[in-house]
Amino acid sequence: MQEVNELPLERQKEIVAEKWPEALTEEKAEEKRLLPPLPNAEKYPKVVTRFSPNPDFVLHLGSARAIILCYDYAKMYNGLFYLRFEDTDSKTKKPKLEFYDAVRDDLEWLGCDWDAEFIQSDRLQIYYEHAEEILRNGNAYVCICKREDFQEKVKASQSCPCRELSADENLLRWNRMLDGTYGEGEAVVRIKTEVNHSNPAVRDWPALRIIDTEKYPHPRVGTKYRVWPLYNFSTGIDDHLMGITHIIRGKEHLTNQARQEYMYQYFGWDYPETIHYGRLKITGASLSKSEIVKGINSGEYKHWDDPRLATLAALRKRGITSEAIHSLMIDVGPKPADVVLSWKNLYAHNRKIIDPIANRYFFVRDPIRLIVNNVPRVFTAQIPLHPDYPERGYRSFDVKPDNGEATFLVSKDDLNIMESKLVIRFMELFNFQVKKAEETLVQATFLSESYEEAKKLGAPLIHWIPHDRGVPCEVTLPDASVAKGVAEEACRALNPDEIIQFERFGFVRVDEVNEKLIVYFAHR
RNA sequence: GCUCCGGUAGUAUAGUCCGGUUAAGUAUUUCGGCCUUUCGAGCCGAAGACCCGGGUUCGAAUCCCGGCCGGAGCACCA
Repeated sequence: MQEVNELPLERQKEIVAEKWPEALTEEKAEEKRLLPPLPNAEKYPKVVTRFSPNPDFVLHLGSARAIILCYDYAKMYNGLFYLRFEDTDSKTKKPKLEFYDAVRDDLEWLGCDWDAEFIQSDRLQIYYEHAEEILRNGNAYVCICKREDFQEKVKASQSCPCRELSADENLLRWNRMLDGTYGEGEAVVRIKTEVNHSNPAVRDWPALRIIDTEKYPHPRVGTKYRVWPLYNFSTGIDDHLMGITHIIRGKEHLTNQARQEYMYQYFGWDYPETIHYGRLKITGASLSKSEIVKGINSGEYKHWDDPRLATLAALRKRGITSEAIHSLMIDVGPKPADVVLSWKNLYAHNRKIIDPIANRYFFVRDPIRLIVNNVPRVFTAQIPLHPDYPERGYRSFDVKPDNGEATFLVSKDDLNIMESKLVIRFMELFNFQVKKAEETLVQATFLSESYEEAKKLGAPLIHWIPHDRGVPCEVTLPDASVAKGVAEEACRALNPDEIIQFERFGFVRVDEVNEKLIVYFAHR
């Protein structure tokens, strides 16, 4: 070994090439990106993951990361994926009935079907039983200290008087929590840890507290319970009871693992495997629930599907497919480093998916009239719905000149082309020569029909529609502004949710088809 | 302030655990070219990165130490 290592690298390579040539043959299996293997997956008979949202708002791109990671890993190992609503705070993060279904809808849209569903507000008895057990065993206590007093003690690595209470006294206090002797904020169950744990945030963490449910009724169970578990208690118990083998969540939960491990030790349980992925951001859009809600309340955003937001509802409305989100998330993976996504990345994934399916149509934004004279005859243009799939059929346009004069609508965006280029071709129609280009009207003369000639002349190709046909169309852009114009007649046959491409404009999702066509812009 | 976690091209990611077949691979972006009756798609090509400084080693993106930068937690929220 020593001997070999002292040889120059070149010589080492030569020797390997002589003796074991197969070691040098490159294998190039160019496959799709896969998730890295799950830690210790083989340790468990069946991998079980869970997505556990608080139903207090709709899901967004950040939630999609948790969902897709959990779902895909479960599928990858032939395991189970659960949905668990964590609705244990009817006061500061109050769940709303409408969001339970909204979350389910989002999950279905993402194509992540869950094998079982749990709702924590149905499981209070379970938490109570475990609370009693842990109190009985002396591993927790009911603390009635003032919050500030407790925090001071903890900061100084000191224990509070309640910590020294006997199990019986704690059980007595526990019953007073349940029966209403203690009011909201007057008592809390704490799990014992080292009072001098290196991370002060871990020390004697709170497990259950009282909520005045007369004042803050729970949307599902109303005033039935007044003692409610905190995150680490309910989640910790559920993860074990439900047999979750792999917890995949954001790294903001890292210290929660340290906290929960105390409880697991007291109950004699093994803590599941964990993956804590980093923060996910996307440029220019907040993924913070509270900020989004604030924006909606202030009227900055009309609704949680405002195109400026990265909620799943907003992305869906814009024609971003769940497949695109899926492959983006696989691309990003589960690593702990923070990521700042760019919209262009999302668009690239989406474009790959929708380009083959989106049929093509003409949309003239900010239309201006263009009159061509000397048009020799009637023209009928047949333009394929998709250039790569002519078998899908055609849209046809009839151009009937009146006294040699035909009138079209073209986009104001193309005015600069008119001004600088004399010869222009209408796609799939004919070539003409611009005579006069003004803000409201362009005058032109028919030149020729052949595409070859347009090519030879280097004439730009622009899209068009006959002035007396078409459907008024509004395109909501990603910045929530609205582009107005006219879409070609064939668009009347479109259906909501179809994703199409307006040629030379971009991909859009059809939202409404009435007297007006309402669409949302996805990306170019 | 205390406690953690992280830093590979514009963006995302592979390689990092077990240092050497990789003078860092892939996707996207940008730019060129080809093709094309869309400024789309496709094809070809180019540009572009191991945070910094020490150390260990024949050899470090990979191991160790320090620094810098970024992020998270420090709620009777989840």
